[in-house]
Amino acid sequence: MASRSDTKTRILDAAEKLFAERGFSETSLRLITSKAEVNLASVNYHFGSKKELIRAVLARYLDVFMPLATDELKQLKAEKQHIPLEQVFSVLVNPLLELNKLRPDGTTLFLQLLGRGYIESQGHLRWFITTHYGEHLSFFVDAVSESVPEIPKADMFWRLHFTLGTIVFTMASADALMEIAAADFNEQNDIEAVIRKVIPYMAAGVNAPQLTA
Amino acid sequence: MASRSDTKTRILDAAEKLFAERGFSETSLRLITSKAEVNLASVNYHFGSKKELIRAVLARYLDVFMPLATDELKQLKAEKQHIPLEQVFSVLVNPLLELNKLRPDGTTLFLQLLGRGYIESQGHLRWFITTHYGEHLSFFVDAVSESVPEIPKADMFWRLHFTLGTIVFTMASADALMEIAAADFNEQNDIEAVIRKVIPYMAAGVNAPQLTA
DNA sequence: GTCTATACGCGGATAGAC
DNA sequence: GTCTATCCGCGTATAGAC
Repeated sequence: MASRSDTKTRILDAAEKLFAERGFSETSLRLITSKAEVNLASVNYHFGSKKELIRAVLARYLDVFMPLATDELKQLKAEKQHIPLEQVFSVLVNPLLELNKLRPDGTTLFLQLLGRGYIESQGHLRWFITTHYGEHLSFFVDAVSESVPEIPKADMFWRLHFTLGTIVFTMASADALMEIAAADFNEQNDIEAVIRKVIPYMAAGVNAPQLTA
Repeated sequence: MASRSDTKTRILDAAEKLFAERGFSETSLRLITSKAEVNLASVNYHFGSKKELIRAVLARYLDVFMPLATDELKQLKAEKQHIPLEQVFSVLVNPLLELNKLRPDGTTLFLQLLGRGYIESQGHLRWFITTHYGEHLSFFVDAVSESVPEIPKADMFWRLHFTLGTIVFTMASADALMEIAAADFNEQNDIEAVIRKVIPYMAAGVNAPQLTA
């Protein structure tokens, strides 16, 4: 365990790169272990299954991101009584960009992995995130509710899930969308630019006028 | 080809039901063919591959839905010069509900299949839909642009893709969301209710105020 | 033309030796 | 902890029966 980093980390590093490039189902454990130069069976020894490996890859980011986001939000709450909705969403930008210090291109990697993971793995990732980071999520959801208190709880439930869909899908296809925008509109975007485009959309959606039908 | 419906239709019917229930990757051809009581190899004979079977399942709905939606939109355009954005989205409701006449629970099945398909199959379904139904899509996109002409084309590109994410993710998880809403808020929703909830969200998002950063 | 039996290669997972 | 050998289910391809 000296000259080369330990097996577990080697697997995580190789898996994260391949998952982000090719997606989860298109990335076999045989490919991961050959790139990481470890034995195939070591994945099952260290992680138990491919699904748990996926969760572990995401957890390395979530463990950094979630506390950062909560701290930033707490600080803002201490400063002002009422936070405009769009600003609640904007709180997430700095913690996301901090992930670039964790690993090169960390922000993009994390958001792609999160988007693809949420989308490809019907259920198990949703469960993992809500059980392991539930307090952070509740804190954020509460802040959103407080910023637009006139929206009923049930409506807020739906609109926050619409928002989840927006962000997850956008991040999963961010690469393709940036390519199209470059080709068709001569726009050069990075992941931060995309985040800043989607925030006003989500804020307007959550705060949409009520139906009276 | 007399006493029981033909093999091709038996496969499509069984596949559509299983795909909607369990998703595409979780549904094996062996399961489909055993439920349909046909031979495994007949899928390859009639459809060529699993991907093409998925496309064929969706095509049965799209071939009905797309012309209906275009007709409805053309009729509305003939009636009034300027159509409010939310009304452009609402045009899709009746064509969607018409699918219930095609098959029992057709609307729900179609939207679940579309959502899951767009999400699970990175690319091939997107390509299939844009090449086979491109004119219908362009007609709809143009109507959206005309209803909010002040939004630049590039911004509209991003916002329509955000909208795609919203609708696709919502429909793919509609069952789970309706269950949660029933348990937590004592709300009884069907798929039409969900559609009518998401339309104001999307309309507000597309029409969100511009950033001036 | 339509259907069937069968086989190939690849996927994730695991038992057991070291 | 690590490695080999092996298992079973998957999508796919094909030879040949009807």
